[in-house]
Amino acid sequence: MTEPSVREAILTATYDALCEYGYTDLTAQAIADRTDKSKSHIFYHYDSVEDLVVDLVDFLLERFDEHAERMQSRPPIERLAAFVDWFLYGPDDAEQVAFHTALLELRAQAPYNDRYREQLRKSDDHLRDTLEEILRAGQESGDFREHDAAKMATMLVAAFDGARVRQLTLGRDEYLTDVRDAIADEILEGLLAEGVTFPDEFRSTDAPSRTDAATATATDADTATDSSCHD
Amino acid sequence: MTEPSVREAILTATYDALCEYGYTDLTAQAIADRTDKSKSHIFYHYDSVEDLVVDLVDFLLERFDEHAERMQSRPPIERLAAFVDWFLYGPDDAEQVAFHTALLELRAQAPYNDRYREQLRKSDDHLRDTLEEILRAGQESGDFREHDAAKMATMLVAAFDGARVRQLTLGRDEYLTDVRDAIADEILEGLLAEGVTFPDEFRSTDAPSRTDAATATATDADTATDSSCHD
DNA sequence: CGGGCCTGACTAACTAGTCAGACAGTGACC
DNA sequence: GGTCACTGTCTGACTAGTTAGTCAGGCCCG
Repeated sequence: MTEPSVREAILTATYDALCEYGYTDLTAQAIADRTDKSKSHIFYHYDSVEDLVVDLVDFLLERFDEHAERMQSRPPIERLAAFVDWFLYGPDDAEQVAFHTALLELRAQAPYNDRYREQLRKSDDHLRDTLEEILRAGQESGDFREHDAAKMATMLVAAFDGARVRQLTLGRDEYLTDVRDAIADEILEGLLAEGVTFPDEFRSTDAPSRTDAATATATDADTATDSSCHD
Repeated sequence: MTEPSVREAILTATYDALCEYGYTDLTAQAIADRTDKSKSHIFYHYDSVEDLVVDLVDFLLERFDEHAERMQSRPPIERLAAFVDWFLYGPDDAEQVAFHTALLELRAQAPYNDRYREQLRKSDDHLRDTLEEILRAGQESGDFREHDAAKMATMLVAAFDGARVRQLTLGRDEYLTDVRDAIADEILEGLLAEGVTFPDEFRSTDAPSRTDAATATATDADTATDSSCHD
């Protein structure tokens, strides 16, 4: 893997094929077809499709890092809102949906595959730590009341993740807004210090068509996420 | 499918094979091997493996129904505790873990498979509705303070589901107890009416080895769940 | 003897990974 | 400048392994 552009070409093709066919139906041929090279070319650079997928996760993680750093200077409330928006992206974002659908298949293989599990842990720790850090920053700035940031982060990530998994597997888009609202009412409301409020556009009921609010709040949040492969 | 015992034999074998190999590596041969009949026998009774899996979900759902009805007479607090225990079963229960690992693979296919999705919706609605009903019962009995039971049920199920998915895919058993505790502290605590408390053994920190508390509280909860196939 | 239940042997499709060799660039030597 | 050898990149054709589903026929029971 001398040329980084070769790696990028293959990984981009892998990402695209993954979005189109899903993980289960991902074939070396399908990846090659989205490249101007042959199937053998892939096996020249990677020993196996598994290797390729493992490297893809790293590749996507690098992008997420870049993004996370860019957000770090914003105020905690805004960061929290952006985090929620990013995590509970709307069902309109077809690419995100397709990618996370495939990602769920990959996650479902993790119990059987040490290397996948390791990669997902890396990516997951990152996410959870980012949220915890936002919560801590909010406590320091006085925007959030005192609470156990570690516990809260764990529970919120679980709830977000659960909502996403349920939306994908059950095909019920309501889950996203329902969970978002329930979390806003039952948890985040109690999290804010006296006199502090979320930006108006946060709650989904205030912005019935998720599209508007999402593009407003999450545009630059989305561009550098773990799932955007195209610049 | 005249004989119900034939159906049961095949479905039990399917369940066992699913636990052992996972959904992805589930083969008609593996199912047949756990039967005293041949592979062809399966295709005599079912048109495809997909049909078989769809029927398995129905089969497991029937069992869950029986169980849910048996619990209905208990007090709401106890039912809620049992529900949480059942949902966040400990990592010691190897069969549960194996089954839910395979189930996750199945869920991951649901976005691509209408029939699986439909089955999972049935099973999921059941679960969410059961929880909502517990919450409503608790409000009526005065054990829980007033709240939006529908929203709360949606969010709790998402959080539970998220915790379970994360435990399975990341192999981090801490997630279960962490989320359980976080939910106990941050949500359920605020849910209880004045002077009402959970049974002592509820919190995982009070019962460090989950096994004891789990077998105590959840024994009969577990026997008839969607995942126990052996009587 | 007829029909439902069941089987072994088979096929058809699919795909990860291999391999022998083509090809292009590069440097070195005449 | 020409040519030869070498090396790294890339390819088409192939293999080997897997498995869902089929089918002709065997067996047993009424």
